[in-house]
Amino acid sequence: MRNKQTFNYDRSRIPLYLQVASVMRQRIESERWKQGEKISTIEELETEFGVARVTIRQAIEILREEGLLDARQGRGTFVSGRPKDKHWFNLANDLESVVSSIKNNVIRIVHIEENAEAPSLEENEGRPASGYILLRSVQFSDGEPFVVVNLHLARDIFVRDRKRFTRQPALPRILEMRDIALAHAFQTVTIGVADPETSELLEIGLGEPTADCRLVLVDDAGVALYVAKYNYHRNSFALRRDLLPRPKAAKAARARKKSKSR
Amino acid sequence: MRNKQTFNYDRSRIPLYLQVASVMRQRIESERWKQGEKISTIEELETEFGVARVTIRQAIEILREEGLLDARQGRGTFVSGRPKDKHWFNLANDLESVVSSIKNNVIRIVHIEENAEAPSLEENEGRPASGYILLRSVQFSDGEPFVVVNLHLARDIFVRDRKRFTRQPALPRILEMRDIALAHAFQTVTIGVADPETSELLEIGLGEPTADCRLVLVDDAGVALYVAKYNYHRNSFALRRDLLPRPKAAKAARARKKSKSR
DNA sequence: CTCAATTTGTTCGTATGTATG
DNA sequence: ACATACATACGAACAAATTGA
Repeated sequence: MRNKQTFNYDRSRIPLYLQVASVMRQRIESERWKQGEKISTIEELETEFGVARVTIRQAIEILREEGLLDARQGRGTFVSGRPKDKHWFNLANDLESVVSSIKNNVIRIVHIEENAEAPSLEENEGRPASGYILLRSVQFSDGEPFVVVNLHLARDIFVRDRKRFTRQPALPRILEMRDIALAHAFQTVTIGVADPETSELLEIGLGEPTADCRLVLVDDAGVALYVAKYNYHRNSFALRRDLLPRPKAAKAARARKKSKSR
Repeated sequence: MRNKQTFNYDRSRIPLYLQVASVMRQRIESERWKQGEKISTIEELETEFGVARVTIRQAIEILREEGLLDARQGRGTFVSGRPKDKHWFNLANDLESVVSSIKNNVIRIVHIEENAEAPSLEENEGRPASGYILLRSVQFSDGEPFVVVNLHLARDIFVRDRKRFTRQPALPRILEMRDIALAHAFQTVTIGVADPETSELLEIGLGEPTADCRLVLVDDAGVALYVAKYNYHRNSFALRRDLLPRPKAAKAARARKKSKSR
């Protein structure tokens, strides 16, 4: 008979103690295990995760090194901290706020390719420009890298302000160009994994998850001027919004007359 | 001298051959290694990744099992497929489409708690209802589980249609209640990891990344009626939208007169 | 103060997985 | 394919610190 764990282990191949540590870290992060609180005993965790004592201890050891847990012989194991403050990058919900939030970011260009291959475009993402520049940059917050950007920028846009495009985020500069009329700004968010380059730049492990955000700007002539892939550090990514737009206000008001309970 | 690889390995602790496999998979997925093409020889890969021959072979073996690579003695290794099509679940951009997309989903309730603890609410997420029901369910697509939902539902809502709330997605049913006026539908998307329960239900490894989506419905009296956490399988999650709303059309039209190049 | 229960710390033996050359 | 070294995981036994009866 195979127990639950061999089962889980079969599924992921990643060392068990890392998997366990990962879950426990999340519990601290989400405050399911609160600051200063005593967590379950090793034996309870053994049962819950269905792994050996030593494996739980290895996981605890990792979190201890990260300063999240503090184990005391005879007393128990306590939460001694939370994962270092994540400076959430709040993925904005419209272009204006995307722009204002990144305008003053510290960026470091790590690669420029003057005659880059055209990026591949989806069905409805417009047609390619006549030539592209490839810019790879890293953006920092509090000295920590939090996103790697791979940008294909239409060459004729790039040459209009070489200097600035190689020093500051491109988006604000493009929006400043009054003669450019954007028809669409397609954004797609998925979960990806760090390739060697990204892992190097974001200072995370190869294969660790990232939030991958693709942004394609299409002008009114149907040309994809700006095709970028943002690889966010998993911890500095969040997206918040209210799905209820104004129109609902009418409905709300209408209903308010009828019932006012709860 | 430590090479690039030892460096990454130190950072991630995940077995080397998995890291290598992860990178090679990415190359196939991104078509850097195209379908049917012969990839580099093992010796070249050895050098590139700075690992032993056997380690490369282990990585190739994994991708072979996934049907992505085909190694032939004396000839070389060839790309024989792309990662299996992910049936993206397209996270909708407004409540109406969220509802219509899930209305007919197959769900399986795995847990009901009639007297649940109140969910913790953020600053602006309203005040708690007088009582909550906790419903945990799994939703399937093509027989594959793709999302686990933990829902705290206000008890007075639940009792109005016990039957349906325990069989079908709650959201459509709530929107049908004409006497309920929603003021907000707050959504937050982050990247999380699978805990034992979620990993079991989604059939993924413990600690694997998930897209965590929190949805809070607040009525016009400021009560949080519906507080849910959706844990999506990483491969069935995507969020697409156009950041340019109608208003921009005016600007586009204005600019169109001026320039029409590119 | 002592004792027992609880809880973490340590060690052994064994089996299998990972990585090198 | 082989020899070697080290890491991962299990189960079990025992040691050491803490707590409260």
